[in-house]
Amino acid sequence: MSNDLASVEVSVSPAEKFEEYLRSQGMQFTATRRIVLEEVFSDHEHFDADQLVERLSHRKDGRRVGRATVYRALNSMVEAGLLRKVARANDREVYEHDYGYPQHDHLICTKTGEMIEFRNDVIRELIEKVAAEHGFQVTGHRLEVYGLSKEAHEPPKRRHSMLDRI
Amino acid sequence: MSNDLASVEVSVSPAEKFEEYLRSQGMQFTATRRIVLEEVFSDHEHFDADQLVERLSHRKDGRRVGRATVYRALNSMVEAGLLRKVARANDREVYEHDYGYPQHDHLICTKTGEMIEFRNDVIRELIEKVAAEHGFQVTGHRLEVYGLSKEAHEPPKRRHSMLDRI
DNA sequence: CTACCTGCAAAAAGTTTGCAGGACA
DNA sequence: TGTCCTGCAAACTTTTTGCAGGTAG
Repeated sequence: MSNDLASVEVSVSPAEKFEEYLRSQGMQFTATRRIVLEEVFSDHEHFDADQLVERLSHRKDGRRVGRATVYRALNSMVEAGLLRKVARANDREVYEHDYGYPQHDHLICTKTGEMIEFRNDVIRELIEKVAAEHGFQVTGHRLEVYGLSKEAHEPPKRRHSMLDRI
Repeated sequence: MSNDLASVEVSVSPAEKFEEYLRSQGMQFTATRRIVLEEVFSDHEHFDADQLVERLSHRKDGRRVGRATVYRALNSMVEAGLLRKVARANDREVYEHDYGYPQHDHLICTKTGEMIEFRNDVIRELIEKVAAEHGFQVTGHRLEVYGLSKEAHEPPKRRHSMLDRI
């Protein structure tokens, strides 16, 4: 009774949820951690640790955060249920929002690196069903579909290409 | 007409397929590479680079292979279509046979690390369908279902022996 | 004042690469 | 003989950790 339409219980903001988690761990919701949180939730794009470090390292204002701190904050946010590691690209873990955002999977273009989100409840149900058949208790999953996005395999226009339509 | 029951065209042995690939790349099917290949195909278990290096590094007979060579061979075997990277465990890439072996996915126990293989064609078809809806051309996928295996979440019962009869 | 944080630099861990000597054709 | 291979060690990459000084309560 809680597996479908995960876009629920968003009555609490990411900041509140993070604070709650940190408190529960005897940690503090410091100004620095708030900066990282805000940067992370400033948009819905996928990102990796390095990109975030980049965005938070050299800034004029006092909002710069060191590499180690960013990594530590990311790990905390994953544990807090705010983020989830969604895939791996260029040998880096890719993160995305996992709070107040419906679960979904990805089509990953092996040529452009583009990641297309999709959601399919039947696949989700089948995963549960298969797991159940094995007495396996599911806590999550990661489905990465590799291939070529429309832009990547559909020749930029004319140029006829070998592959055109089926 | 070639997506189902991938247990086909196994008319060529892994060795032959590897040799063919290497030749096509201007590379040689050396004795060392054969040793790696044989070790890899000596059983159907999942393995990571380190385990293979371990098995091939200190041996009495002349069949020892260095770490760098093992890594290079693994990469070649993946490119040759003999192996595929199947998941990631303990920060290591996990490999499995991808030749003459049907495609499948995995239930991964987050407590014991156990990996249970399963195969579900409906999920497979749905992935194709979803991809098609996005104009995405699938070349492969990776589905890792995380959770607790039967052994991990079902208390060991009394002390009867884990495994007794089914 | 004590406990927790932060940034830096160093350390880990997995994988790749440069190189000198060896093997294959 | 010339090219490809191999093993070693060094290099690289991403992520983690030790530590000294700083901050929150």
